[in-house]
Amino acid sequence: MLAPPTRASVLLVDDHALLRTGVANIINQEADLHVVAEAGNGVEALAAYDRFKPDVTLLDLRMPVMEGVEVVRRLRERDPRARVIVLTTYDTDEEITRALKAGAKAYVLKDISADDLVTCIRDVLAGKTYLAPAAAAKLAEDVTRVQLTPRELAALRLMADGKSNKEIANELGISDRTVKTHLGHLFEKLGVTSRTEAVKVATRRGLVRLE
Amino acid sequence: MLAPPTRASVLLVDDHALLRTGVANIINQEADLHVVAEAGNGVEALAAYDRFKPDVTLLDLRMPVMEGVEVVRRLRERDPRARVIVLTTYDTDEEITRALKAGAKAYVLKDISADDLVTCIRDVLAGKTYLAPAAAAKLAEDVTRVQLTPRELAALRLMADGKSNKEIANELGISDRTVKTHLGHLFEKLGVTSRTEAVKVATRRGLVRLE
DNA sequence: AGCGATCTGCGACTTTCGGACGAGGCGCGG
DNA sequence: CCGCGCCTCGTCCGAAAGTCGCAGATCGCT
Repeated sequence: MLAPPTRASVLLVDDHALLRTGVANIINQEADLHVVAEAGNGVEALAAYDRFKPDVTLLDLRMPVMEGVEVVRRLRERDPRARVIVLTTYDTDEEITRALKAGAKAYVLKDISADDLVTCIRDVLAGKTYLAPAAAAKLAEDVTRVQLTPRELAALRLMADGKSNKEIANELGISDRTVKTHLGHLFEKLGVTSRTEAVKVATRRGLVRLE
Repeated sequence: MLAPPTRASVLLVDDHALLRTGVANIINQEADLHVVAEAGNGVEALAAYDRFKPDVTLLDLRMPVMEGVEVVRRLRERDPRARVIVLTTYDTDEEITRALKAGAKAYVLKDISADDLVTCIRDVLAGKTYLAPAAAAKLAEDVTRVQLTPRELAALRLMADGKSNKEIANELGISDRTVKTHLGHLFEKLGVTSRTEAVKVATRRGLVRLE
């Protein structure tokens, strides 16, 4: 048995220890890959990156302490050559586009097979990008999607938190009439007529996160 | 190296192929355990159970085709000795209590370590039960928790779907006055004063699922 | 500079909600 | 039998939500 001259190094970031060790097993079975470090949240991830400068980072988006997209952004900030593969459960278009805009090289879902994951890693190492079919489809939809203004988004978030128009008005420092305007425009863009409906479709699109 | 006389058989059910192979690796490294089959949804799980009669079943709750709790129920229906470990990401009290009531022997979260998971499997094989600390805490809360009536729950679900009182009334075949009564009671039980707020806490408690 | 699109803000009006009462019927266990 | 919880339906009313029209500010593009 001969040791390969160089194995590409992988940083594994996910808040589920179980998945980390599972994926680490898979990767370490490959002759040309090995996991140099694991991290359970964004802060740990940045520290581990600085220390090990991995060739590629596998990153879950939903994490405590620091959100995944933010991690992508910071990684690319401190090292523009950082190759990040987003490996997550969810495929809301918001998260996909934000991750890609932040500089992720690939977006794959956790229902991917071990073989495909390894292929994906090698692709990214070779400078390619990789999109899960579902992610690509969502992305295509997004092009035609209406953008929300900052105010609309702010009002949406507060509304989804159960706040009344008056409370939203106070927090945003505006009149409750204006809140209504923003929400009215929001409703139109989302194709709904009530706040509860709005919360539903906004959640589906990943614009807000309830739990 | 000597082969152990009998290795306990494990059925692995999760819609994420990646996690399945990862966990399978972990389990198969143990001398006294081995994975006999994997399934990606509830229907496959039932079929695999009938075929292999595994000593223990590791089951994710959130799956396509058939929901996890339903799978637990059916497994225990056809074989009351079936030992099911729920292995999931979420810990809403609703899901925990429902899974345990359906007959699950253990409830663990995916942030568990590989070692602890193996311990959990052995515990369950030995006839014990196992609760993740977070799950146990939620369960304790649940004892004091107010129960919703069927009508309240139905109204809640429709409301969370964005329906107006009038629409809910139509779908339930009752007057919109009655809907208000149900929602009024619901609000009181949830400790809220508006529908949007109600959707929020109901989602947090796992009473409704938005996406 | 001019023009238009967009974001932001506001007032008035109608509809819907939510709270505070009450009240009858049904089923179940003490 | 009699309470008790659930479901049902009602009225009144104030408050909130949602719709309409309108206007100043800003920014990009020609």
